[in-house]
Amino acid sequence: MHKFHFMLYTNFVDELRWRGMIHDLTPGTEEQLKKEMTAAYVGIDPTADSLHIGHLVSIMMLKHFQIAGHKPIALIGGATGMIGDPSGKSQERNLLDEPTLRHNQECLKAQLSRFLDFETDQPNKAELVNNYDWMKDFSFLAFIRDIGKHLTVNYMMSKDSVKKRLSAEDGSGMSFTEFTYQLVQGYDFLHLYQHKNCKLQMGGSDQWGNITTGTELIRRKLGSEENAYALTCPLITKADGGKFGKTETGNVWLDPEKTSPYAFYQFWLNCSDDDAAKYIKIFTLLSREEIDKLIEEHAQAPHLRVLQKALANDITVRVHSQEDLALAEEASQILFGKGTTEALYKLDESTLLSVFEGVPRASIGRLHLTEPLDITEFLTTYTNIFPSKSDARRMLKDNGVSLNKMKVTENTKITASDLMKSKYLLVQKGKKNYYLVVAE
RNA sequence: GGGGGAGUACCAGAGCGGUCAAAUGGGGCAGACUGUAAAUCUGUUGGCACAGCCUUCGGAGGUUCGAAUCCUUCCUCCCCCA
Repeated sequence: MHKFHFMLYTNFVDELRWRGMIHDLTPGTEEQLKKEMTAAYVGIDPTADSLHIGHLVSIMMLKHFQIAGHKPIALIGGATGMIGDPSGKSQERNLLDEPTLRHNQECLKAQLSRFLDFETDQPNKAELVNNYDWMKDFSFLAFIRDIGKHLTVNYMMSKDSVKKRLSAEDGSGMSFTEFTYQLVQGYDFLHLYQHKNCKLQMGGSDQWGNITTGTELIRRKLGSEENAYALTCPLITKADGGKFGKTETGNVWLDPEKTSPYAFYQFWLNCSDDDAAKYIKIFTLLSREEIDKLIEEHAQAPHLRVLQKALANDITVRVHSQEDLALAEEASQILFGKGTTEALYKLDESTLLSVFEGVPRASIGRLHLTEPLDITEFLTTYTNIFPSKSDARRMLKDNGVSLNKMKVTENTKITASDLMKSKYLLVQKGKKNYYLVVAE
């Protein structure tokens, strides 16, 4: 169902470079990739049964890697995920039981298949591995003897992630477990190097220290003529300094059950101009020429937001489907377009339902509408659209609530005649938050 | 082991007997302007039966007409000396 092309880029690294996806790489990486088909891996924490868009950069790196004719490996960190990476802030990790781990692994693989080709009979077929498989039976004694022996504590302490924790103001310190993390991850690299001839590890820039522990371990254990490489991409940021990939409601997931295709589409559509120009290079496969052209078009008529649309379309189709995109676009058109109350009333029921598929639902007993119902009560007690009445009143006063695309005030009463198709009510909280209330 | 300091709303951080639902900044949300950008300006940011009332200033007690502010005790953190 997907078509993959295996034309070798003249240079994988150059491709990533113009896309702004390279933060750092070890010397010799480019030469290695030019020399022969190479295998590379990135690690993914199996903490949930879905990827979120924070994972997307690494996945796109693997995607470009496979397109360039190399072999991508996605490593599920079943073992490392239990330890907790001290790079960046880390909370306690939960130990996943094996059934959950396997379940998550399967779900992740299904999502990864939309990007990577696991089925081809080409030699650069993508692979999925789980470090739990080789770590679970590795005894502590064997590990410290065979692996721990090759790196000095001095070396491990020189890593930024460790130094930062040791000198932390709050004095929280660092457990031995966390300290060991880099060694365990380093061993993954060694293992893949030996068993899969995997010579490169890629990841976010925060992984540099962990990755080079791996390359160092390979050299120390296997000999100085053995060479493994590291390549990292910059941390994805937003122009306003906020954290990428988060919305008010949390992570943006690839799983349509967790983040509807509509919400997913909206996330990308809402990127600022600066971000859209950056993201389109990272998250789509559009060529340099196509992107340059879009950027120029966008500059000509910024209000049309061709960049955001191209970005949102491309990713929504890849992650979901052409049909999901069409519905998301239609819903967006109705909710944000010129169309107003009339357009809304004209929709037939099935269109209305499918269009608002991804819009949060609330329901209310039909009986409550036989008498005119106070708007504040309606927004809180009956539908939970607002967490408190004060909050609802506040926003009503601020002119921030609409019903079926019409502004309402604090004194508005709701009656059965406000229902579209005698059944639905479209509530708008602020500019971008919609709720479809169904009378039952 | 000895000595000192601190714990305040989402975060940072004032307040140190009443005028404190608690300054200020950041963040969040909303409004205006726009392009469902950015920047800017404005409003708002504990709850409710909302010109009033209730619950909040690490926990538990106490003093007082009245406590975030004073006392006792417990917990947690930080700093200095050994």
